Amino acid sequence: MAQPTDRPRRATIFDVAAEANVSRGTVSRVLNGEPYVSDTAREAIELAIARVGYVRNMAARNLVTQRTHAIGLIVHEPHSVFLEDPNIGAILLGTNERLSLEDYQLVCLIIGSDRDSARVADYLRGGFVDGVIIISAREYDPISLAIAEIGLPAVFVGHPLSQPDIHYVGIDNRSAARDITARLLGTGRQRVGMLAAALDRDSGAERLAGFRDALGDRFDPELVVSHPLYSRANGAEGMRALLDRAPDIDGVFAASDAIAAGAMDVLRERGRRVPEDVGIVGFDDSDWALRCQPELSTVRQPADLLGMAAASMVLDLVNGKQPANQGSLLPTEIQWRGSA
Amino acid sequence: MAQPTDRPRRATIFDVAAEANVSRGTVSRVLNGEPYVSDTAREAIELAIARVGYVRNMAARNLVTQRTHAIGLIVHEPHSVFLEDPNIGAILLGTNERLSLEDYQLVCLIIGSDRDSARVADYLRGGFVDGVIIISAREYDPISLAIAEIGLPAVFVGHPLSQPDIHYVGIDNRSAARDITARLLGTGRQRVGMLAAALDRDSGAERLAGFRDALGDRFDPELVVSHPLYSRANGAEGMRALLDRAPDIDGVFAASDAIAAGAMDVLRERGRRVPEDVGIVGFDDSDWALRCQPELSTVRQPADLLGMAAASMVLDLVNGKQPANQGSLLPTEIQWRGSA
DNA sequence: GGACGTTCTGTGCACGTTCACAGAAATATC
DNA sequence: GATATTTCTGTGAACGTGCACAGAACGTCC
Repeated sequence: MAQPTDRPRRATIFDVAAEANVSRGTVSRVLNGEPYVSDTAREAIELAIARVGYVRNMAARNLVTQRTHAIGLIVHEPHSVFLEDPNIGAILLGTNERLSLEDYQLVCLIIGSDRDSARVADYLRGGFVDGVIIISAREYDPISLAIAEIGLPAVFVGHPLSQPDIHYVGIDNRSAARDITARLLGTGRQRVGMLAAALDRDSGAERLAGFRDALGDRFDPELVVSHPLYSRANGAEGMRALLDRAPDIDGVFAASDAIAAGAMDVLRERGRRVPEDVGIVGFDDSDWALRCQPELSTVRQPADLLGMAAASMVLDLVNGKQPANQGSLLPTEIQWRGSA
Repeated sequence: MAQPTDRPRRATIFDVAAEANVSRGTVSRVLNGEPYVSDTAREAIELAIARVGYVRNMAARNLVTQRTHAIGLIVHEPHSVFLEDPNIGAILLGTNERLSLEDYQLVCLIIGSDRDSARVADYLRGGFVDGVIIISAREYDPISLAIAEIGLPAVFVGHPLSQPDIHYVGIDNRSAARDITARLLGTGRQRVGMLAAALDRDSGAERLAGFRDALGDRFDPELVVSHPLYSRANGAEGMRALLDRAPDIDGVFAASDAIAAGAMDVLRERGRRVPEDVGIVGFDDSDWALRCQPELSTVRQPADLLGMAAASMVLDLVNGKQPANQGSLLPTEIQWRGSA
């Protein structure tokens, strides 16, 4: 029955000072590892701290230092993101690991509704965190606007379109898409289409651009189908459309592994063999890729490194250091498997 | 270049009071929606707030109220959990949704290492949250011990064994196991076995008990194989053992979907058709279920509802209300698909 | 022995709120 | 019109810390 009310009063810095027969100031100094405190005093204080079971009251500390040693990580649109995107977990872990090195606490905030958005904005305004990292936000999102207005140090993972002055980390979707498409073409495919998605987002638009780069003159807009979401169902639907438009299609670049999985379902259903009749490549290297039959060739994002890079950048900003550059794009890696 | 240092001094409650020609106290009252403030004063204050762009300083508020209106959600062992368990995302969203209704902020904390564990414990001690929800912790975890020591209101999702005095939410593994076994029997199976797992955990033991309940007199201990872990490999091994002991087996209840997947591998290998020769059902409704061929009949956990229930419970605790009961078990739902 | 630097310690103030209390103003009651 | 009651407002005192400053203790050097 640990109700808030019957918890005993917590020991304060005063209690420690009294126990150790010194003043608050001296206690504060050993707490913060400052010089100029005698060995005898330090020992007495450390003993006293242990004896009275003292822990710092962070609210009080934050009030005066204006720092919390916490970084917020905002996960936007979690319904589509959390349950489908396998990279997000890895980004989270990477961020956590990097912040951990500097003893910063990662606090993850979820925005699923407008109400959440407003509340999170209040939370950020409230000074609970020193900086934020934002995953999968868009530029016109209320939360992005709020962050700008608050003036909180912020780093976007996968930067939104048309905001050149924000800090970000991401991958070079365009050249990754170009590279894997080129490799697919290298297997001798003649009619190659794309199952695009989320063209209103940076990632989606760039992947399409990269596909186009690789095809050059051979690019045929008829062979591009697009959906708003990176889902298996959309992949299936898109693949049906592609087959209807171009029965002779022999190569597909899917904008995500989930889409590729849906496409492969349809190909099997229609009796096309992979990779003999149709070669297919995906994007993300999620666990879909290994569970497909045959295993999917795809682009691996260094999601954990992305998280770490974002963390490093936000730490720089928080400490007043301007990061080396505005944004950083991390290299991707092609995982070539049996599907093409 | 929004560096911390050049941000202008934030407006305080004093500024608002001066602007509106009233006192701090009155401003505080309208801020907190308290009665006994005149309409004229209220209007003047609201205007002033907007004019000076005032937002409350939460650190200061927390210092005096000893409340933060935030609830921590601790995700433990994220490497295994985040990337594999699809239920966790749903629990998170459910929790967030419920807390949102009461204007509580959910902050998610990740523990991936001992260092994280200690830092999170400090964070909790620091009073940044009013209560915690813990996912997938065990009773001897350092963080569980720390929480107990701090005396913070806490709710476990999926409660650990042998701690009768903690609050928890979970599912009724026993009756869910009974129900799905009964349904499997309903398809006319004569010789039904179980691939059990993790009998040292609450969930594992209860699933076996439910299986036994459903079989009644027909229960044959020879037809139960058990392993310590819910893994695909264990499922395969167990299925081999079952087939050796009882070649005429025609039904299997697997304690998890991963186990069922392993079992189906072996059945295919041995030339038994599913569901014609052997019917099989699983537990969890993870994404294994939909990727099996045929799709797996399984027990769906109401993960979002679990999150909501945990949130409700922790809110009760935080507000000093003793929840109706120590724990609550939520009903599950059978997803009936092609495997039985 | 006095002046001086170094190391150490104690004290007042500020951070921005909420809360309890006292008192003023307005309204109701006799 | 005096008194009781309700509604409204202002003020002082916390909450627990960090920081700047003043000063004490101690040793060093002329």
